[in-house]
Amino acid sequence: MNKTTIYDVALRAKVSLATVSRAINNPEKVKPDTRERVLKVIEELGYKPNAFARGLASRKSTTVAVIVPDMSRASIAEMMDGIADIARVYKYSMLLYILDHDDLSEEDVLRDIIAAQVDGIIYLNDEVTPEQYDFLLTMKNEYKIPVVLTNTVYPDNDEIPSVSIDYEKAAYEMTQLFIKEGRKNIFMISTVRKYMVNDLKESGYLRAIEEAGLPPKIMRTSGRVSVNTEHFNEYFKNHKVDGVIAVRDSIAVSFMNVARANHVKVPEATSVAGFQNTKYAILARPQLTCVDVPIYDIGAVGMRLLTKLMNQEDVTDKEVVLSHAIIKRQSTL
Amino acid sequence: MNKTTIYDVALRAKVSLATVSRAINNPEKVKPDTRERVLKVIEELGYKPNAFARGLASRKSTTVAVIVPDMSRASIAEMMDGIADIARVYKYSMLLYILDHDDLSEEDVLRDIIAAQVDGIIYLNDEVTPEQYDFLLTMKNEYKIPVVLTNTVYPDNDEIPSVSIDYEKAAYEMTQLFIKEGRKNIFMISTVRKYMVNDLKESGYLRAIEEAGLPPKIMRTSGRVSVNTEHFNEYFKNHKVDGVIAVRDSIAVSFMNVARANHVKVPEATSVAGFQNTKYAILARPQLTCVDVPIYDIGAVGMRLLTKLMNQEDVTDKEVVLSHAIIKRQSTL
DNA sequence: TTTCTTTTTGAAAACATTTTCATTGAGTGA
DNA sequence: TCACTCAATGAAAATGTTTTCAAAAAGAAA
Repeated sequence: MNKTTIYDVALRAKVSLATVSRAINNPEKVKPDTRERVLKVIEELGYKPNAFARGLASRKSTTVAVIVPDMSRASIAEMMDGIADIARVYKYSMLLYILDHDDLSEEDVLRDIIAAQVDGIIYLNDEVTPEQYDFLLTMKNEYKIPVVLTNTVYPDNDEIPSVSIDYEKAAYEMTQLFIKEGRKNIFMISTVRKYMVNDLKESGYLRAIEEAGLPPKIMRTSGRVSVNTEHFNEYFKNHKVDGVIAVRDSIAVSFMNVARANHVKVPEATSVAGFQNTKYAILARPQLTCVDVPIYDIGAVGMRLLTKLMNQEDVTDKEVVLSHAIIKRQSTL
Repeated sequence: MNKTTIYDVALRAKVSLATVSRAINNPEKVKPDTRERVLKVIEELGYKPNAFARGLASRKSTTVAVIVPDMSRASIAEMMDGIADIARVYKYSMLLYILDHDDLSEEDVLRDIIAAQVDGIIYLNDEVTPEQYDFLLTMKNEYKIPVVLTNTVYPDNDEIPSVSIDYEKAAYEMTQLFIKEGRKNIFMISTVRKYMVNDLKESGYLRAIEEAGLPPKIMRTSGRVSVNTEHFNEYFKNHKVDGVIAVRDSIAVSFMNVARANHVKVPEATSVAGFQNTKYAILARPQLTCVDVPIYDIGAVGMRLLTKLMNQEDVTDKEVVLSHAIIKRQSTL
């Protein structure tokens, strides 16, 4: 199809290219009735400016890069929904970059993103390595591309705005709940790999545990379900447990399965809780008590924040903290 | 940052723009040692062609549109991983379009995609409405943009290539498994909303049921977990059941939960199976028998197919069918 | 009316590439 | 050596916008 160009519109509306362009981008700079005429022709012809020409000339892309280190996490999809909904409102397109775990060729991705001339970057993850943070800082400072972090905060550095919940506090509250139940051997099951958010959960747990004068017990496991089962069986043979707070719902469910297999009753003998409030929590029996993370909102608010930054609006709040909730279900007393 | 342009490279390598361009895009058209020299300078300067200028001049974008009607489905993420991995290999970027359920303003998306000048379109879904198929046909025929469908086939029309598994056969086989177990009241739990793939699963189920001379029993439910439980309780109070094949793992797990609450033993009294082989299936107790759908591969193969189409290579197989497997676990005898 | 602003418009430059077409240079066969 | 072919290169056109700058038109003040 020979797509219509700005020339066609100009010709038909009997104005110059410049006027057509203005009618689209700076409507206030063109007399109302010419504008109307131009807009009508645009409508008639179904004209849509070529994104490349526009991007080249204006050095703006109305595109944001969404960087995802790993699609497989359940939370990512929902965050993406939040991002997409807001992006649509502000007419941004989303260019998706899925980082490669094996060889995360950051350098390459960086170049790609520069070449694509995105107007902003949104980084979806529950962890940021120092290298990745550096990478984002380069983007922000050297290339002047606004960046927003979602579902993480980078400790001791708020140069890059972030949207998240207070994971430390959430873990603290959950641990307190266990303590109030009278639990004495409360474990936190975290991941072997050090995720930033999991660090926060751990310190919230530790704070509550210390305040109560209980022994801290952190166990680290893989995220993989198949591996977990074995590991839990082995580990809890030699440990007294009456409470387990897992950093992810699926890990909590894995643990509950092992508990049942060993005839340990949940919640009578052991309380169990998770993080995120995913479908896993609802489908499990007993249903899982967990921290509800407003993951869609994190995406949406993050994207909204990014639009502000891209428009050079003042952003007072560099570290947005959304509120969480503790959802009590049958896996705790 | 003043990003380096092709001029900088040309200057430094003491050649013309044209040669630099050729060194990048048509290496065979430039003498080996000049090419090497140019490439070295490119490396030194960290030059990366501006995507807009390139797109404008070449009328190619090396970008594919990934159209997703709904991110929330677990399968989407994994398919996307498959797509991304192949896209990376062939150096394509992915522009993500998440369709809006409420007002799916197809017309708008269409224009956006045209304006973005993507080289190809990959449509991720387990259903395609006739309107959506029309839309894709317009893209293909009117705008000459190659399109690939993944995880669905459109019945009676293979104009648009697709990659999927044989859902009809999978359902047929699963139903046969139940019949061999001696089950007499085998239900298929499908969705209220008509999905193309679920239609296929239903007809596979019906074929097996009819062959065995058993009564067909299809129940339709919402996809939502919270609604399901209530619904199942109500429905199965009045129906004899000794087998349930659900169109999704999560629905199967929901059913198992209801069964347990009613002291119906799985698998002794009722066999249960699902589709997809997600984490839900593994985390459930008893673990769920299900059809394993190679969802990552579907994405990867789909993307590979798209690259072929974009390169105008001959594609003999317009309808790629990947093989599935039936994973037997503890929810069946 | 005349002059001075201000608004509205158009011509042309700029954006950074690819691609076409012409030119140069080197090799080949007579 | 001369004509001829073919590979390698460069100059310039083309891609479709936005933006700058200058000119024209319209309004306002005198």
